[in-house]
Amino acid sequence: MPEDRVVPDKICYGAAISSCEKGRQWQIALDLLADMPKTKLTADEVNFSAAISACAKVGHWQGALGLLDDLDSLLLKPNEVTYSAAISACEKGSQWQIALCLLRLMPMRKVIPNQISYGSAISACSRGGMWELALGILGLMPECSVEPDEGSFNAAINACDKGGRWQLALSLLSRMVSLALPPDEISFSTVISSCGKVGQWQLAVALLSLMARRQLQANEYSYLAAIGACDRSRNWQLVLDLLRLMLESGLPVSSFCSNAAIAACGSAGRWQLALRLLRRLPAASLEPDELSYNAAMLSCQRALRWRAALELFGEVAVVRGLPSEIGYRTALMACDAGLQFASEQAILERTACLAVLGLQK
DNA sequence: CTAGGGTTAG
Repeated sequence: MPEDRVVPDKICYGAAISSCEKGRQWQIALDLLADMPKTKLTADEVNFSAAISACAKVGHWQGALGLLDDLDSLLLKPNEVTYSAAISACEKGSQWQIALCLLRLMPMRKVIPNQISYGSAISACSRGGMWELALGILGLMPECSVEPDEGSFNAAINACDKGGRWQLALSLLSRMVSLALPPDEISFSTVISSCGKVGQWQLAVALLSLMARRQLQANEYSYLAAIGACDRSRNWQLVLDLLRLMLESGLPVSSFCSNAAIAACGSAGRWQLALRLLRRLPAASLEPDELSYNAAMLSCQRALRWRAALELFGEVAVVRGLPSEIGYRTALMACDAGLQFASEQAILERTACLAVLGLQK
């Protein structure tokens, strides 16, 4: 830009730093921030907040804390956005204790935490498996004159989900209704997922249909959660029904959902059905990805159809490029099934897989 | 120009 005699201002730098965030280039974001004085520009709190976000994106919490310190030495005053971004950096970096310290620090620095600051702190607890703390913070918000919004509740529901407390997740959902804070697609999808994890597939499916009655369009996430619930209860017929329902409601079936459906067929021992689904993906204008193949391969492996699994394994390289480590591991397990039949091919393939994985024996 | 809430295999 200087060559064109257009001098970048703070906002240009802010935009550039923000692009670094999107491209996960925190180092370049910090370099840009450090370069500002060279062009006689003084970085402001917005530039710093953008740089903290760039660190947050990749979980680089130390970088975010360093920038908070830099703000202090420059006598710049961080605002609620700055702190929320730093709390989020701690969340992504799995540092819930530090996230909570920052939340407590805010009032001491005369910055009033808002819904987003609390939401980020709740998420930090969620990632750290501290669901009780997450609920505690949610409960604390009204006392601090901040009314929880959908985001706060959804973060808390997520904490319950991660902590395996599906009943609590469900009760938060009904609390939202009673508070006239209508649960949205995220609230429902997360609760459906937590019901599914404990085998409550009937409840999961009931919640999915409740969404429609509440004028909410079930989306990819909702269906994926419901398919997962059916997978765990080995209800492959219902999985197929759900896929059909998705198509009928005009939702594009995502690769997440179709791959989960292939996996569900495999869990239920229906390996041929899994293969059929894999083969039918193109007809639904879906390109099978490596996960589709891995799910299908695993289905075959579980049914001890090692030859079918190895055929798929061979296809992956041709269709999708080299298999990933998990692809090799799945193939390896399939070979082990083949060893029971003392198959020459299984032994050879097994040795090849071991070599690629860098394992001996 | 900056901040929170959700996705598949083993």
